[in-house]
Amino acid sequence: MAFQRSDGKLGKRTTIDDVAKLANVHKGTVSRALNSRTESQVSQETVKRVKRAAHQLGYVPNVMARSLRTSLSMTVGVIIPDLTNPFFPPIIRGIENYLQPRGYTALLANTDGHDAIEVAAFESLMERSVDGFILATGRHGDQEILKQAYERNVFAVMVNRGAGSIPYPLVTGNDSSGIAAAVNHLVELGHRDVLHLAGPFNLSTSQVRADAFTAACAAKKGVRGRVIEAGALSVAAGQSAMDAVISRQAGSGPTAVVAGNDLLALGVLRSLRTHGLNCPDDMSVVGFNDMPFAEDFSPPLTTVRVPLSEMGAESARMLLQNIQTGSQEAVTLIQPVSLIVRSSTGPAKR
Amino acid sequence: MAFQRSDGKLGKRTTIDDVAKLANVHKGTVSRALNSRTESQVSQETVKRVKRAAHQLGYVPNVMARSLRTSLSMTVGVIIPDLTNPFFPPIIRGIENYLQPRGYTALLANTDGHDAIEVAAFESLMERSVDGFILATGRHGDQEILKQAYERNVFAVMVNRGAGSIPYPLVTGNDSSGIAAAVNHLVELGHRDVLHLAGPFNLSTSQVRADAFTAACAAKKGVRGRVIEAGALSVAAGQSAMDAVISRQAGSGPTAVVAGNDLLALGVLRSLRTHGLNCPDDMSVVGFNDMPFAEDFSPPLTTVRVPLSEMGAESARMLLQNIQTGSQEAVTLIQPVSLIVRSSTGPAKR
DNA sequence: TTGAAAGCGCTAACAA
DNA sequence: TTGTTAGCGCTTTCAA
Repeated sequence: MAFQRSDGKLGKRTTIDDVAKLANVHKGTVSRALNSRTESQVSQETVKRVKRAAHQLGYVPNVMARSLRTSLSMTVGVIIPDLTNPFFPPIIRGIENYLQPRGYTALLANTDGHDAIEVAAFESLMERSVDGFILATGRHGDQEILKQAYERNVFAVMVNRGAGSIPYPLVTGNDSSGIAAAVNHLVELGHRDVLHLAGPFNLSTSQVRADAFTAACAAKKGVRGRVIEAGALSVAAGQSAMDAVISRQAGSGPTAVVAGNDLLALGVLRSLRTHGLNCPDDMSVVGFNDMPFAEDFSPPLTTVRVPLSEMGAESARMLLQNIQTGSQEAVTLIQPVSLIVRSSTGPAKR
Repeated sequence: MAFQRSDGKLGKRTTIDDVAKLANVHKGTVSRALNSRTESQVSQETVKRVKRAAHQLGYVPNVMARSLRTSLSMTVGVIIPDLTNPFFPPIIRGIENYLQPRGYTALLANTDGHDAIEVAAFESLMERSVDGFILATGRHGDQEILKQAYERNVFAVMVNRGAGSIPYPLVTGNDSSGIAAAVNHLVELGHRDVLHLAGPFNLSTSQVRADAFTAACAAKKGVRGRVIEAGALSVAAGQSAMDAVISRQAGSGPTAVVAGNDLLALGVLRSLRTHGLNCPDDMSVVGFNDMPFAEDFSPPLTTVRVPLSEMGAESARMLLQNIQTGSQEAVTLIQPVSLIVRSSTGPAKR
């Protein structure tokens, strides 16, 4: 048994047989008595006796053995790029809050956005017989891994970004309405030249948000909307992209930036600081996601709040449902978003 | 098999027997050939044949079955208060970075600081036969759970906060040197009246840091060091504690605050903002931990950097080592810390 | 309502 | 070097 010391001080973990012996029944009966689904097949008196014996011995069922028998590990693999990106913890908590009361456990894996690591993580979780996957990988298009998973009839739900042509379900926030709200807010503040600092276009969400941005600007008379693409969804990429914008057009150029996400917005904020520009006086900035502590940035960030925890819970719900029914459809669940106005946006000066 | 659809479209997952059949050997040989530790017991030719067969069939070993047989789950339970507290993700990544290449997987559980949830998480992880625990719970003193775990000979390593009188190993940052560096920095800036906003004193680290603060102030001539206790290690608690300080002593009082951690510091920052006070002009603030994005706060936070990822990796290393040797000693590993000076500290005005 | 027995997939002790 | 065999602890038919 796992916790037995090498000095052999302790005995083995108590098994279902020990309980059976103490309760004077067969282990099969113990199994039935201790399982809520089969409890009704056992006489009430026996159930009571078995439970007392189990408690007395401190019996803890061995999930491994059960899983081996039932072919259900009661685990879910969760693959994300990077846990230290504050976007993900709320999603994961949402997932676990849904899974835990239902007896499931999440197995987490970080990929840092690398193909090879992602494949390795997938394989490693497959070895552990996870019953399905929740994928919040930052990857684009038709990843090989998704194709393989789908062909092997692996259950999976995507979060935030879709699976391209692979028909896996998707839970995501309402990108277009969020971007539209950001643009409207800026236009109301008098901004007429707005820049969208988009994430890499090979990410489906970046594309959707950029299109929504262009559409929202086009719908407003006299508003110029430009789009540039950042190299990654990171603070560093946001900063260097903004550096380039500032050095290209000193004085003229946009008076407001809608960033593809909060990390990019943070990079913009840093870039403004290093150039001695004030936010929002010289430049208004809007983020996306409302990640934790966005309200404590310098200045507090106006951003689009996405219900991350709910998205996580929803993805877990869909996955468990699909596992149970044995079916999988490419439905897309779109969660409503809302604009949170803080201090990084203000009236246009020009 | 887990991924088989209920419509029965797919066959069962390939087992070691399938590989044995294809390679024309016994499954025992396959097991030996595929396990690096026993590979040498098999002829090179056979190993090659087995591996080819395994690859051809897409064979994935069943970790459950292996664990059941070996009584080693190759998993580690990690219990933390809250994943969305940015203090923890770097620790967890450090843990996983150490575990993964060694074939171990971390099972994560959040307690939100609740006793009952902590016990439930512990039990749930015990059911999953984790080989040991890494505990970064925010709990104090001699928790019942720790006593139980120790009596059951469960392997565990504490991170950040110790286990009280229970002799579990501990990996932590150098609290006193960090606090001393913060105080010295403030004194050099001319501050002579400094406040320490400590975390709850029932946390061992809070106590250590408060004592270090008092000692550091006493070592400086003409420096007054006061300590107050926050109700929790949270932004809200920091804010309300600072609110109280400000309303009590308008005009006089401390010119600098050393907070028990970054979250408390953040609360102080918010409190200052709501009172129309400028940081650092009216009040300098120092945090502790250098959590992600501390540099993006309003203003960027001067804080003590703790090597969180390294601490995580170190705790994982100790745990695996203890599991392997079957021994457990109450050693304490203290990681060096460093002061990161940003914009939340400046010269004293008074 | 309960007992008996088989077997999930794997490893390891023992034989050959 | 390889095969044989016996379980790890559990669930679940089938019988009684």
